[in-house]
Amino acid sequence: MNDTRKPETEKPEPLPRLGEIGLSNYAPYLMNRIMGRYNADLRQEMTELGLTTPKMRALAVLSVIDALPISELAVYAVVEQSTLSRALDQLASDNMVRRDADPNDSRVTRIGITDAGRATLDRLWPTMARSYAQMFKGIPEEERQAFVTTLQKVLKNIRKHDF
Amino acid sequence: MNDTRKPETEKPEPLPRLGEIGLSNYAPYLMNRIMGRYNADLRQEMTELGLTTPKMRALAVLSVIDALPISELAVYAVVEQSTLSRALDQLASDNMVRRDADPNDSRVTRIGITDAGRATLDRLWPTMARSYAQMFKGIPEEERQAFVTTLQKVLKNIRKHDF
DNA sequence: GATTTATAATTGCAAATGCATATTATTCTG
DNA sequence: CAGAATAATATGCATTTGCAATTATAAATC
Repeated sequence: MNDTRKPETEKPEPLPRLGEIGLSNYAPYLMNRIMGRYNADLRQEMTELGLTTPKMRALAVLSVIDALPISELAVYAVVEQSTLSRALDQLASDNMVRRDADPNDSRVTRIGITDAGRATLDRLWPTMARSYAQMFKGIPEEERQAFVTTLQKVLKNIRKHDF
Repeated sequence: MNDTRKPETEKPEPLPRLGEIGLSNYAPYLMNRIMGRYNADLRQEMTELGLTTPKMRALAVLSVIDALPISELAVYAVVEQSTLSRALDQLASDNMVRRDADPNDSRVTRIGITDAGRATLDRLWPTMARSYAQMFKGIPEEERQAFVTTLQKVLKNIRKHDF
């Protein structure tokens, strides 16, 4: 088989440009667009609840994994550490979270979510769930599951931490 | 078959919470994590080129679709219009883009990318391509293609504009 | 065709952000 | 175990951001 007639899929050039790939075939672009809309959809409800994106993300992560050190929470929540530090100031003054000293390492502050924090997130959750449902409307469950599986692989490929 | 023992997958409650789904099964969370890393990976190179995220995104979109009105560019680039307006000030003063009056509607300013703008994006592109390749390392081409197809469906589901 | 309404882009301003640094605590090295 | 290197968090400061208001133009309505 001497196939010289179909070079399209055989890495024909050293580095195809974005213009050649096209925005709508470039996964990072699509993910950015999607997350931009998702975050915009939550914005109004968040504002009414006195939340910003960093505050919301901190609460969301803590609702799943409580008592995290700030530095780990920053990774999970995808927020700069200094930004998170200040977001936690606000959350703490609103009694949404607690700052607890780590008993083994006194450099570490572990963040705990309070009942009030959970209650606030519960009020936001229907909006998040609605936006999530809208994303996958008309997409078969099997396809959604495969999509999530690929997302997990991609995250594993590029993340810097083990979580 | 009276199966009362496995309610886990039979939508047992009206609205499962994030804690029940788990962060690593929640697609928006995974996409946020992934895009956070992707953007962080580009940051250093961008800084060296004098670019911010809004400036980079504007150039990237314009490299594919030139001469867009600012309001459309804002949607494509996923940047607030006022932020984009100021990003374009900087790009224009660096001769990366041009502001051209629309001949049919004098409210509209169309943005054109210059050779210098393309050149700057060309210098960033290898970093973008490397990060992109890293994402899909070890993932079969067929799976990547299916993933992009689902992304396109999701975007179509939630976008507010027709593009 | 004058008046109201809608759209595109810019700008003022307060708040949020991120980088670099400071502070405190821990671990490593010789 | 003293001193240096590393780590976790907080903070000072300049820049960036986003909302709201402004300006300018176009479209719709009466």
